[in-house]
Amino acid sequence: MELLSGLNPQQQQAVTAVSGPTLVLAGPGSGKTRVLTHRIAYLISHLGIKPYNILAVTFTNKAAKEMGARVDDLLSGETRGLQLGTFHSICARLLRREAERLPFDANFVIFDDDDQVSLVRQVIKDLDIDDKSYRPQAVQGSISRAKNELILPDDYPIQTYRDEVVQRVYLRYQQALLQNNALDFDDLLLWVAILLEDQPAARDKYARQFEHILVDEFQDTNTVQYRLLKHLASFHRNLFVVGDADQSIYRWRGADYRNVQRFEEDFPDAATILLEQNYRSTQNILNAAMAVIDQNHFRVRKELFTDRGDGVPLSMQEVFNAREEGGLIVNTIARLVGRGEHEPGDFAIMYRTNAQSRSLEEAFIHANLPYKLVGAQRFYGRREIKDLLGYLRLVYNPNDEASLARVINVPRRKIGGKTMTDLRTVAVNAGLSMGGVLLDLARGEKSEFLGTFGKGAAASLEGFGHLLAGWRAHHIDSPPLILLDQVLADIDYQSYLDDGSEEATDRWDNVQELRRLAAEYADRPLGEFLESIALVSDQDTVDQSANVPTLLTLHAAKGLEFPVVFITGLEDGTLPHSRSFDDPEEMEEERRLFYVGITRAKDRVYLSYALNRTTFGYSEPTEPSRFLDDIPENILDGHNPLGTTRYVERHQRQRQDEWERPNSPAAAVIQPTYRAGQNVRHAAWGNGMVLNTKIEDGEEIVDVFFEEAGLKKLVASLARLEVVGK
DNA sequence: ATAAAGTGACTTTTT
DNA sequence: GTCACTTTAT
Repeated sequence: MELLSGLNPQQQQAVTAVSGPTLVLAGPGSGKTRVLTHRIAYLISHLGIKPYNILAVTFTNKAAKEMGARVDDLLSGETRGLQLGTFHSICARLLRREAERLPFDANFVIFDDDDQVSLVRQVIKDLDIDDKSYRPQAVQGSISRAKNELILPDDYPIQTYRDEVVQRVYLRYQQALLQNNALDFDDLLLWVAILLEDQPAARDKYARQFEHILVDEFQDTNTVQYRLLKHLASFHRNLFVVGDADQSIYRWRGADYRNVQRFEEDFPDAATILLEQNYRSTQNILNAAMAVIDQNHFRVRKELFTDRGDGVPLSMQEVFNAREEGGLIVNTIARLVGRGEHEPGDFAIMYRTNAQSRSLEEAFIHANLPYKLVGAQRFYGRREIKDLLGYLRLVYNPNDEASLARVINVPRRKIGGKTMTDLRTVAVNAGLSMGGVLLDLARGEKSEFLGTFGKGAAASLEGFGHLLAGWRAHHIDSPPLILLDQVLADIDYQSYLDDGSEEATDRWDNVQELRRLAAEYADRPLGEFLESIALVSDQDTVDQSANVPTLLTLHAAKGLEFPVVFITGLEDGTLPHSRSFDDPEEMEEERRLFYVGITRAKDRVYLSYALNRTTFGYSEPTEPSRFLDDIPENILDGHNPLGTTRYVERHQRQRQDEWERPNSPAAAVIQPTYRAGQNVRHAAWGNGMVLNTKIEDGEEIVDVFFEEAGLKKLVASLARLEVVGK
């Protein structure tokens, strides 16, 4: 059978597993995505299951998209109707379809993190609770945790006075969400679970529809997701889950790898298939990874093996601080690329906390090397993007008060705190949302609300109401880009942004990027555009097409692979993070995080720790990560952190420029290939003239003055300069 | 109503 | 050392 060729016996067994519950325990790099895609193709082509009756769930849109493309490939496009997506997107779609059975409208908006915290803050204020003792962020966290555990406000367990306060906020918060016709991330799952639990007709409908359910990254499901799956699989019982408890890294988000055990208990007849053969890494990398993860208790030991050979040992390097760490990594990349051993796109630089990305970025910028940073909130968190999305959301759903509050006075419209308080009061008294009042004010003289405000305020509010009413009247069904452009024009956003600074240009560039995204939704409704933006994950921004190094958190690295991986900041307090020190469970999760990082690598792993790390703006001495002790010395090159004279070294050692085995042969001496006065051409910067060239750290550094871009310092081996004319 | 200046939390990870 | 929110001065 063609579908099965190229699969090992265990993979074949998983692909063709007969109906009934199946648990696939898949080690890193063991081809689980292959198993999932081939199984879907197998179900459709060999068992005649209709795509519409198959549900496949992933955790990121990117994974869903890739899976869809691969199944499409296998079946030459016969996949129409296949239900494939993330938990959140599938639930959002289902809720819009079933809105009639639920206490909100089909055009609900999805509140992001900021919106959620703002709303909690508002509720805390309304309830006259002290926001110093009850910080909105912390309370929101408690509410979110409850929701992930399927605990509703009435069932919120009360042991302390704080619990009682949280319960009150939770109750009011849920009411406020409904008034805004909004759901938060957790609600998307929660409401589906409630629907399936409380309404047998709905449960029956979906349970019958989904003859086969496949779940990726099962170890990262939380209580709600697990319950949901059980309901959806309650009729056919064909639940096929793939996961690896060792790669569970979302405990803090409510994920519980014990769902794997729960699955075995709930489905005692489940078939279990083990995938251990690794097709990604060298044996040295796998051995290091196993040495690290074997220190965790209460786990099923797996023996990872490959036929790729041992490969090279892992490298470890001590550096003075983050700056040196960045420089070292950049130099190492330049060297490996210069030697022709790797391409720029082969490299990934991973870190525990987002804050670490800055010094690494600076190293790349300093060396004039391009790089790619993974992280959606980098873009969607920008003020200008949030502003504009706020406008679109408000047009889509005028009851969304988070968006309204964000945009009503941006740009300045003389609507300040006082006017907002009044507007709120008027809205509450009239039983309307603030947006509803504004839309009524747009009727001008006919509006009964006009007289309730002072003259100035009334004019300002009426003006904004007109804008909003106009957008809704003319563009609610227009392609998102048309609406966006109309908004941009009506509020003259460009001149609002333009304060002459360099940052302003940046911001306007971001607006253009948003326009480009909107353009992709030309033939889809506004709601879909907004929803897809609300549900993008950081991982979705991973772009393999640009041939440049990738910077990303260890969390974002899950599911990816790179030929060369740098794992930075291996210090106690950073990895493992200090927050995990007093909780053994969290410490084990830190270890899994390190394990995930190591197993992303195909060929090489570089580990580094800094003797000093700046947090809060203060540089403090650190200790090497305890995890480093677990990697056997015979597969680890470089400085051994145990029992060394590092305190002396801290003061005496020379700056380290290069990441090399201490005893490796010196790099070949290279000669300059350019000379001053030459005319050259660069792919991005156009024509220029070489001013100077020199050898530094075994790399040729060329100073070029470009006609358009001015003076640039370039690493010759990476810049690919073309000599032109004479 | 707004701009300027001050305060305090924040850094773990993100659908 | 940064962001977001609050207070103060205009």
